[in-house]
Amino acid sequence: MGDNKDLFLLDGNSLLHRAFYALPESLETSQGQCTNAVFGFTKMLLRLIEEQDPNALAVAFDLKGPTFRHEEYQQYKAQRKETPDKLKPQFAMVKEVLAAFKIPVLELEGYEADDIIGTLARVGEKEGYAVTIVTGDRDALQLVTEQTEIMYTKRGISNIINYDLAAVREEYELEPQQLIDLKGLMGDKSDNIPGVDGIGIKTATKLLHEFDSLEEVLANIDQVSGKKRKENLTKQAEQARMSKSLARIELEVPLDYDLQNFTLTEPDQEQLIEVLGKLEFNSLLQELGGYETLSFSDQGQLITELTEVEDLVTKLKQVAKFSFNFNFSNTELYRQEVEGLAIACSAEEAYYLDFNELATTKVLALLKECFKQEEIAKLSPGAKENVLFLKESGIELAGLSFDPLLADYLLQPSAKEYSLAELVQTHLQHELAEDYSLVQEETAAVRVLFELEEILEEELVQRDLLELFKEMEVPLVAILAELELNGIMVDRLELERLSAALAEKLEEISEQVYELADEEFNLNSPQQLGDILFEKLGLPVIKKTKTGYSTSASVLEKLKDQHEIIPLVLEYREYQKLKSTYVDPLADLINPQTQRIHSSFNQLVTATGRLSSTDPNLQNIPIRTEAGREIRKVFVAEEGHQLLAADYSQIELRVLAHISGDESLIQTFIEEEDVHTRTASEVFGVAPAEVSYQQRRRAKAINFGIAYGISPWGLAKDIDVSQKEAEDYINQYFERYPRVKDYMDQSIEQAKEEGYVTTLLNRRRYLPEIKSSNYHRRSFAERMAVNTPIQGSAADIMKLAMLAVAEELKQEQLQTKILLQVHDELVFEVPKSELGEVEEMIKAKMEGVIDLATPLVIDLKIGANWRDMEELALE
DNA sequence: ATCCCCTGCAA
DNA sequence: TATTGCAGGGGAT
Repeated sequence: MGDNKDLFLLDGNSLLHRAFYALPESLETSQGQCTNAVFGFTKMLLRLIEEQDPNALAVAFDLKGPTFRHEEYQQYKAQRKETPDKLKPQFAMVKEVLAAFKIPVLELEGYEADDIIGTLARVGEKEGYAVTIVTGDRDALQLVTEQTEIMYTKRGISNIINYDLAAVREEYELEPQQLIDLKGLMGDKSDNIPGVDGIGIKTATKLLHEFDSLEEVLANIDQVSGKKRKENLTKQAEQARMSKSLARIELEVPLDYDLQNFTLTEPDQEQLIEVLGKLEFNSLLQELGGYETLSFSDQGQLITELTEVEDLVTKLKQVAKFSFNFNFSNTELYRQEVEGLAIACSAEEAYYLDFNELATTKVLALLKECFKQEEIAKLSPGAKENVLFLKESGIELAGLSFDPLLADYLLQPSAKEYSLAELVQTHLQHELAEDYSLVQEETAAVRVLFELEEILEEELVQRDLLELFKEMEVPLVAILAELELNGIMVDRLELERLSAALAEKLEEISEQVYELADEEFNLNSPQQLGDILFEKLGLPVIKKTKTGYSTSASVLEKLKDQHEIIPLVLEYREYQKLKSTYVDPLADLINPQTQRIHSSFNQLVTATGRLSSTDPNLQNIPIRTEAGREIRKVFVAEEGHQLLAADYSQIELRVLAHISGDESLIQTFIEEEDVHTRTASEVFGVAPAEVSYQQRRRAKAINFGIAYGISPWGLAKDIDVSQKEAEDYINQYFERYPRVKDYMDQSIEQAKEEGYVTTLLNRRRYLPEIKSSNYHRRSFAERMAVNTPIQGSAADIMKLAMLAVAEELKQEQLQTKILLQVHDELVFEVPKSELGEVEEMIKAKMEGVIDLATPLVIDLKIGANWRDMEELALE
């Protein structure tokens, strides 16, 4: 006694269940095997070992089949739902993990994990251990003693509460053993233990305070207050005794374990790597440093002499392909500092060209021919940055054939991020270690590409994604690099004027607001604003957020007439948004040399295949309000040029018409009718000419809603009608466009059966949660199943258009530049001399890029800046 | 510093 | 409790 030995006993069943419900079922291996519970459990186990450093640890499990409790009471746990199908196989997995950790697994026929744990806890106490029981089951609290405490996972698996003797006494006002009596009296719904009718926790606790134990209560029923209660206790005395007996954790399970064998030792490293690898727990593997290190030593050769570069060039001209990657240091805004270049001719032969020793321009001059030669295939990780740097250096890379990150994006479009290190881990089972020398590190990154190309392209072939990869995504890299390099010119003076004007207005409005509020506060703080509006001014609360009152525009809109402060706040919000999100940040991103802004267009972000834009995001520049639209004035065409905007008219609805095959919808577009008016006419049953403004507006919302996987609730909120009314509209819509309804059902069905949905060009999105038992998650996945083929196909079409237009511009040696892509719109900068030719070419190329059941129509606009643009009528 | 929440901008 | 994104400011840690 008294020495510091700790014994940890884990309730495997309880913890695995907890983990299962706490983590998304979408946590699965690439084979679709759900691993969320194992992951959660393993993570918790690791944390436990690290933080608590126990001497001994074991995990107990229930076995299938009846226990001694069932013999006593057939209904025991009878109402328990069956273990979910996705959880069942995870028990075997977790046992493999435990085996690798050399942690004993305890099970015994006829007993629950609780009983095994209880018995061993007592044995441990006798042998002088401080015992800790880890479980998500409160029943275990009856086991608490001076020497035994419980770690209870309150919610999920990370929120843990420790119960020692004092904590149990405080919470229940009872001794731990009395918790058994408590259950005898009050029962337990979750285990189907009956207890005594009419006795809940309050009464049970009171009775136990008075009589100490169930037996004493029953022996003194005459002293219990309340006639009905007496009656129930008398009648159900036997049931109470049985309940108590069921609730008692067995402490004398016949076990022949020797606690000596529970001593925690080093895991079986090899087995652990295998198991965690199989489960694809890469982050855990990394934490454990479980990967062997590739023997990269003296495979990468450092080059510091120009003569060596010349030799390399000779070599490169003879190979069929090579991989390369620049080593960028600080990714400064306008200036990419480049430290070196790694090049590999094969997985075994790689070089690092150190630009601190070599003149960058000289090296590039030597390599230029190799980079430009189409016949030599190039592999590059994060190719866009590399292509962009070469472009800046005046070299047009040709023959780009593989980027591992891009391949991974098509294979796992919903991943959070893509990294070479991660790919190397999963597919090559090696660590791209960071503790190498710079040369080895950089060369390793290009050496691995050859093997990754083979593995990932095989995967792409199997999923019918290779063509999309080779013909679309890889060629698009160069175009995106071009967009970024081109940038768009910004009128800095105009920007400063805007900023000053907004500042002045904000100042003015905020003063009025403070006046009305009779105090100064931070108008940018929703919290403070909420206090002022709903407490100080007593305005009615429309909606609450998790943290307080909602002050969103939709709420304020409803309060507009209630207090003159509201319109001012709305106005303030609008200007503040414009100034802080658009005007001021834009100024910082102008390249002072060129007066242009060079946004990043990211190809690896969206789950649907769209592009995204950052630094700044040029895909969400305001347009809907007059004040917002002002911002567009600062984006201008260079001297002697015009901006040309080409946008696909109603592309998503045309795509929907095509993939659903709905005749009526197709006809709308063939006849080039106004689609919203037509929908209004169908849904509201009036002639197209009779459609009112409001009806068209509502129909527009319905059309949008359809593409998003509409719900009555969402539509109702959007157009501010009752949910019932929205439901009627939707039903009417489906009546009129039955094939659209069929499409939605089929898409969801496909996701359920195949696990994914596809776009026109075969892009995939996996939707594992479509089978989730959680209503919200399942519904969400269903809406994605409806929306992704629509949004994704439109994205495919736009990418095709970019390729076609860029190709033609190059072919015809036109000076017109592509500047921006905004999902359904491309913005070009056109020399005035090229205008006529380019307008026609762009319209034709974009409209003719794919053949659908509906025509594709491009609207063209032209102007000196992005705000003042005029429709162009070609024909 | 970093993260989460609320808000709001676009297609 | 409508799809896909990016980003600012406030505020807690």
